[in-house]
Amino acid sequence: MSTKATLASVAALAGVSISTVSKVLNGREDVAEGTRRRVREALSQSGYQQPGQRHSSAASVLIDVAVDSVTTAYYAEVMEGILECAQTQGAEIVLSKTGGTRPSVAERAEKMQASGRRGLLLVTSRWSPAEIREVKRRGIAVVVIDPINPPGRGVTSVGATNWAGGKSATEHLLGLGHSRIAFIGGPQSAECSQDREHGYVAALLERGIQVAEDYILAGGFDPETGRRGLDQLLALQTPPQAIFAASDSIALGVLAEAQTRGVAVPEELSVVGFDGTYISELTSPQLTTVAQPLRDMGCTAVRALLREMDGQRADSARVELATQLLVRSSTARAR
Amino acid sequence: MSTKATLASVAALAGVSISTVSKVLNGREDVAEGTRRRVREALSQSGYQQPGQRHSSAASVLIDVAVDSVTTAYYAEVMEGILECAQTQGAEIVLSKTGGTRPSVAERAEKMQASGRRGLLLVTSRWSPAEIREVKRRGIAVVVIDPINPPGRGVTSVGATNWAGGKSATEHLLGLGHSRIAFIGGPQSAECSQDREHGYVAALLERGIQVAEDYILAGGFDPETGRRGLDQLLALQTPPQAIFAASDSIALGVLAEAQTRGVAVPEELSVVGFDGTYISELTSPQLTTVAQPLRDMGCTAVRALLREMDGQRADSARVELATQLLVRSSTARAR
DNA sequence: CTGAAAGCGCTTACAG
DNA sequence: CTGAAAGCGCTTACAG
Repeated sequence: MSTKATLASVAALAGVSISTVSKVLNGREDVAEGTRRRVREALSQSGYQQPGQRHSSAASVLIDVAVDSVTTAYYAEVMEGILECAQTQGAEIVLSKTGGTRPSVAERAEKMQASGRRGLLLVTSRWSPAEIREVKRRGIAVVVIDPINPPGRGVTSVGATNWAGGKSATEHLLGLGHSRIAFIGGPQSAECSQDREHGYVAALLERGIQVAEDYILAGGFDPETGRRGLDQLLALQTPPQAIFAASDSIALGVLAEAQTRGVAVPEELSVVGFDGTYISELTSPQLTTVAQPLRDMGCTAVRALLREMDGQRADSARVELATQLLVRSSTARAR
Repeated sequence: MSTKATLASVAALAGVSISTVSKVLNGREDVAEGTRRRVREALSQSGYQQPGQRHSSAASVLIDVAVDSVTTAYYAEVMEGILECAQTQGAEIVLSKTGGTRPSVAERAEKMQASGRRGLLLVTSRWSPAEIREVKRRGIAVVVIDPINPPGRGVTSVGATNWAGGKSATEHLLGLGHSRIAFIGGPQSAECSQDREHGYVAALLERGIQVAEDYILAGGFDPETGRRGLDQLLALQTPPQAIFAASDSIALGVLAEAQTRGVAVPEELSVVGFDGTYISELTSPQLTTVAQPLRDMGCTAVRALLREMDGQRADSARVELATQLLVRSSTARAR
């Protein structure tokens, strides 16, 4: 843009009067739908900035981040990446928690618009594709980290190589001589959990090992799921020698329950987690786990979002960062 | 104010022309010092809002929150309280991490001013009283949660009854028949850790128990401090029967080290933590701990800050919320 | 549903 | 250093 967009220039571009553009900006009702659309287009094409919202040079870009929780290691580490990267890029973070009585999508979008915020980062949010589309329609850029549901067409998402991670965890256990390996997953609807499970199944099949239905459990990404999972597995006629848990939290529950029941880890039971959060280092024994590059994921998402806010098309709709198996003390050779 | 302040009303109040007021607002040089002062006064007296910064009704107040870390349970739970309460009050949170290469106080204050943000919540920050004063001088309201250093005159702070908490933890151990009780503290400079230690000493003295110098250790609020602390204590000629750790994180390290060394908790060693974060429920055995009302602290701080931003004087410079002893499985009767 | 016109709040080049 | 005046960008009551 050679010159700054004004109501007048936008009006000319849209072929309407200044008044009409003003009405659209102020959300007046008395504008025909088609006209409104043309004006909206002209506004974004010309890069029009609401007067109250032009940033004085010292102010920084604000990015909204919506997380499901702040009290879990997973979110905390992603958040750390987001904060670090945002600072480098001169952006600041407006944090909010989804879930519970979260405000409606419309309300949130309105607040963002009113403050001139134009970027939203969802961390494993349960927002539906329809809701995300609604936000995008208002000119807000959206990037999703580790989506629980596929976020819908045209929405950039950042995640990890869940399938490969699940496969490598299982191969590690196979390599230690275990053949009776169980899987305790997160929510059945969560795509990332499904991917880890598929990786697990793939590794077993490659070795020609039959997949046992009752070795595959699901629940949530929490310790309780791990506790109950181990109970259930130990009650089987032939309990597993090893467990691959779809998150560190689940693995934590498995370890706790094992200790309660006097099952020695790793001597009698090998356990692998997923995530590589700091929690996996605090357990005893320390947890063998598939580390996700959580900080990098946060950082990558921030960069992608800033690019989109800049009007550039995303490089790619889906970015997957590599996971890495960290072998520690919760896994051992089969006896 | 019956009616909204405009340049015209401010000019009338200051007895100058509209042009002059405009110049002052825009930082022009060509205004006499005395005039400038009169105008400034009229501006603040009339509560004039720069056009770019008046919040349209849909936009919410933004509160800056600076935390030392996001990856510890303590901060996460305080944060949860902050977010919840802010949402109720119609405020939103701009999150940033202090520590590392944090931007200078001046830079931060400038950014806040440029975006019209006028409230800052510090969570256990290491900001010096001088730095806090500098921010306040720019018209930004400040509230500190659990200050590491006393935050200086006139700065509201929110904390917990650390002394009483330390005392009750120690009394619990005394009540179980232990007399050889050690204390593993956080940073020696941290006031909250000192207070907990003083509560511990007070409980011992009340029972006429001599305080042993080598039973009192310090370090940081982290597991490593707990690990090393237990090592050190077990190396003593008469090791303690019980340990009061100044945080759950420290206690976690004690538990881990005890397991490594084959010391049974609580049979051979009782352990009490401090904080009551979710981590204290995930250990095995579950941790007896002094719970701080972390969510409430966050919430109280938000309310106090919003009051100050509203121009009301704070109710009190220091708010202390009650701690509560949670007896779980890491403590047992002396044998 | 649309836009011409009046008007508000602010900025600025310029005369004094 | 000050302010009258021109002018810009926006909003809005109202005529069509």
